[in-house]
Amino acid sequence: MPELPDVENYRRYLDAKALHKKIDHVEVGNTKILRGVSRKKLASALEGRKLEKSRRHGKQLFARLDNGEWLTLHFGMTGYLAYFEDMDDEPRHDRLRVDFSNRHHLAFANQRMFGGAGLTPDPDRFIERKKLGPDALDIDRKAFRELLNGRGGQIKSALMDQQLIAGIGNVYSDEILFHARLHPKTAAGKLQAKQVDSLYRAMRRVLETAIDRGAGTEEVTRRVPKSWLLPHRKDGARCPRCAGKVATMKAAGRTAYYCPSCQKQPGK
DNA sequence: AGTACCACCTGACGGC
DNA sequence: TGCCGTCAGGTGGTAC
Repeated sequence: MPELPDVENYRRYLDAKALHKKIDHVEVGNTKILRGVSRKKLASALEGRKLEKSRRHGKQLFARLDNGEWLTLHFGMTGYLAYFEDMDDEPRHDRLRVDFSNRHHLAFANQRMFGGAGLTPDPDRFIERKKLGPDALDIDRKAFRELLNGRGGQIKSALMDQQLIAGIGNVYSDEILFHARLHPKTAAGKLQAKQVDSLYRAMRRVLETAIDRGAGTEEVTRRVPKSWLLPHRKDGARCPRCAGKVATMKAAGRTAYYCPSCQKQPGK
């Protein structure tokens, strides 16, 4: 479920562990994760080079090689990074392993293989080609208002639409809507200015706090503030605000968790 | 421009 | 114990 906060922490992890180290060898564990490159092409692009900087846009991670080319990583539902030395510590679902000359390894693990790895000469063009919207943390309040202005459909769909705003998925859209006290099916284009502003504030606060509390690790559920919905995404859970029962519904083709008494649908 | 549905993929879980 | 259906959800495709 890597969304913007998780991917941001993977980016920082990559920065801390894997930059400026010579790559000796690349092992593609499963070619299904390759996006537009062959095993051979990816290996020859990386081998002998170093990663020298990283960049994130929405859920997409990029790492630049010292020849200017960029590695692209998308985590799908089940992806994460692991840096390790002892091969006994290799993750079970390692799909792409980078071996450094310092005898350490960086694994791109991906159980369900919805993610992918590839190469691009230019992240900006990659973003353009995928028609990704602005990164959810890059956008200011005014631009956010403009995006929602005239938008049809449900607010949850809008938040999760990567071509509108990049980075938010099912889990964090629920969290943001919970904080803004909006029902997932509220009409996106009919929000009052005050509601759009509180949604914007909730979006920023949720994403930044999630990064801060270790999104992308197992501990995040325990480390998130007590007022959050995140630890209560299960059957029969209680709303941390009103102690009412958390409910689920299908919205935007996903299972949305929400509190029916804190998040009322207008007109119902 | 929306929605609805399917496919991809693996593993966990519940029912029987 | 084991078999089977269902579900999880990011993306991308198609049909309406």
